[in-house]
Amino acid sequence: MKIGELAKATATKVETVRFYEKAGLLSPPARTDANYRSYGPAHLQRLSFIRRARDLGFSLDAVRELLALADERGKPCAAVDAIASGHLAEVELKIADLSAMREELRRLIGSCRHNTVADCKIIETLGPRVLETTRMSA
Amino acid sequence: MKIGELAKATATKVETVRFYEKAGLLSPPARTDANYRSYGPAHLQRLSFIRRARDLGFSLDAVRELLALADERGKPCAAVDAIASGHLAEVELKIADLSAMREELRRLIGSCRHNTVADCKIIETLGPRVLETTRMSA
DNA sequence: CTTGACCCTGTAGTTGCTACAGGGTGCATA
DNA sequence: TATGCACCCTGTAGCAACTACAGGGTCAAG
Repeated sequence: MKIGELAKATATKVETVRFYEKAGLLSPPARTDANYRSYGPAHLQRLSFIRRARDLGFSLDAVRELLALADERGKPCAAVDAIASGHLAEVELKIADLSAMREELRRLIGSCRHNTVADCKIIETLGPRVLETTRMSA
Repeated sequence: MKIGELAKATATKVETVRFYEKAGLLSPPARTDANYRSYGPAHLQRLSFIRRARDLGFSLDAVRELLALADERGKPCAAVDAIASGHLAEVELKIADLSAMREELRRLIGSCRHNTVADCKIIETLGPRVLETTRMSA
């Protein structure tokens, strides 16, 4: 199959497929006489693996490792588990950070009395103690 | 104050301060004879505003708008509210996305029976239907 | 035989910094 | 006085993970 077909089959942009190849995630396929990339089912499988992992938020580095591990069929999968668990921890951390932001933003927005900027609690909270000594000098 | 002092006072790196200047967030300060940047309290105020907004996850574009609005003291703060609410919506969306990822990852990791890669549910789930026709050629 | 959809390479843009390289300045100390 | 060190300057390149051209080539249909 040609790159456009592969891309469509995996909901990926053509440029992204080429990018994955250059990044070493997808092996360079055979070429036609016209120098077109020619993919087989293995590539489709590989690319859909990559996309799923990406959808789950794994970094390209992590995907590279997962792909390498996936090829070592006989080995124990502890390393796979470690990568996934590490990623889960990162995701949980990010959720915690974002949740804190969310609460702070809600507080901020809730305090807005819809008057002028001069007494807007949002602006006030962002730029707290206004030192009266100076205005922004140019 | 010199750039290093300003940076320390706002827990910012010196390079980041210069970056904000180039990005139009922080107005270029006066210079000393030696061409060193010389900041006043207004800059300190401005930079701490920027840092707080960034900590809350506002994009640089949003910060630019907030800064512009903060200077229009007499105007209604509806626009401020709109930016903050829009950002809150984005944060909530991101949390939802990450929560979905988290659940999927937990499911994945929970299904791992700690055997070999060959029957690892994590790998299996990532690369689902293995088409037996081909192995990754090259 | 030309139009349009596809393919190719290579490079530059995005966001928000961070990290040099290759220089100058200012102050304390030996 | 020299000299070392911390700080400052500019400008550019790098990170992730793509995305979007520019400037070409190929192929099948009408």
